[in-house]
Amino acid sequence: MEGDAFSAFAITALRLAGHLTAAGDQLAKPAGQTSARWQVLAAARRGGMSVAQIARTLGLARQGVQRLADVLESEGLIAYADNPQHQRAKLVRLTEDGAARLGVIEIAQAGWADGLGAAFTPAELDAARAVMARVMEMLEAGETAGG
Amino acid sequence: MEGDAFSAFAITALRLAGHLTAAGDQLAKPAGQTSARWQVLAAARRGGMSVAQIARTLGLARQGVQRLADVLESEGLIAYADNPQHQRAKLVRLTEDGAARLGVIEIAQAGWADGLGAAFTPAELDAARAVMARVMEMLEAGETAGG
DNA sequence: CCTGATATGACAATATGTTGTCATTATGAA
DNA sequence: TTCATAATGACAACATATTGTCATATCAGG
Repeated sequence: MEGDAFSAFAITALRLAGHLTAAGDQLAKPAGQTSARWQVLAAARRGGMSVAQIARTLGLARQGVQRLADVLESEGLIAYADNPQHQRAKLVRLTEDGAARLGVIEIAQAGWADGLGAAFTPAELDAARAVMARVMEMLEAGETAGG
Repeated sequence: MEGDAFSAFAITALRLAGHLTAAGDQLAKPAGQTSARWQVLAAARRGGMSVAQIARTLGLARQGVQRLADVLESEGLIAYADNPQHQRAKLVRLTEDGAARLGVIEIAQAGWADGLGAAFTPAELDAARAVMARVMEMLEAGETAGG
């Protein structure tokens, strides 16, 4: 059964994601952040996006990102800027404080990724990533279609 | 930089997991369940495990599994059985109702996995899974150590 | 200018999962 | 047996994320 190999693949992927999220939380912790906030800060640095646009980019529900963004705004790490294109949909901008926090996280992340990546060949990682990406494409196609 | 390949791998893995969880929720939905409940039901079928042991098997916090198990017990899908080895740590057992629900889910899951798995060779899936498992082992080692 | 469809933010309810704390129960060493 | 330690379940607080609903704002077509 191909299904058995695929099921094992899926179970491993889910468990791996749990560990990766935990690792991301540890990387973001010294900056007083979490994986989820880190994602929003990184999106804010790109700039020119509203909360709803960021949510679509991250593949998350609009409301969840809105909550995170409101917290980050109250802490001064991001700011809402008027959007000449849309009165309600303010643009999310990274503040200087936010950029400093994000920098701390990304320095730690780079060292972490280098350390773990050294145990693999780029070909191994890329091949695995390609399989994951193909699965993801198939799942996305199924989601928009029949479910 | 190996780190770049690894970072791309990690980001893809996290996004894939989101899609897999969503797919699991869809598979479990006809049985009135979710991915998380399905996991606990499957563990209950193995039998002979307490809530804390199930939590360790799934890599989740004891308290979260306890909450799910209490809900499933109140719905009659699992039952707590006395544990001769431990007065407080009751053993989790799947009821007939629970087995029926789990069966519905697993029939759907088998078809789903066969359909998606058909697009890949077992060698591709196993190679990708092996890389994910190696990453997971390294992360687990790092968590228990200085992580 | 209207009108309907869509996008957006606000709010609420719920699900999942974590961390922390506490009392009780096992376990193992002295 | 006694005592320190670990394991367990109960409870609370919080973080993350989803779905649903609503009012308002924007946009595309007539």
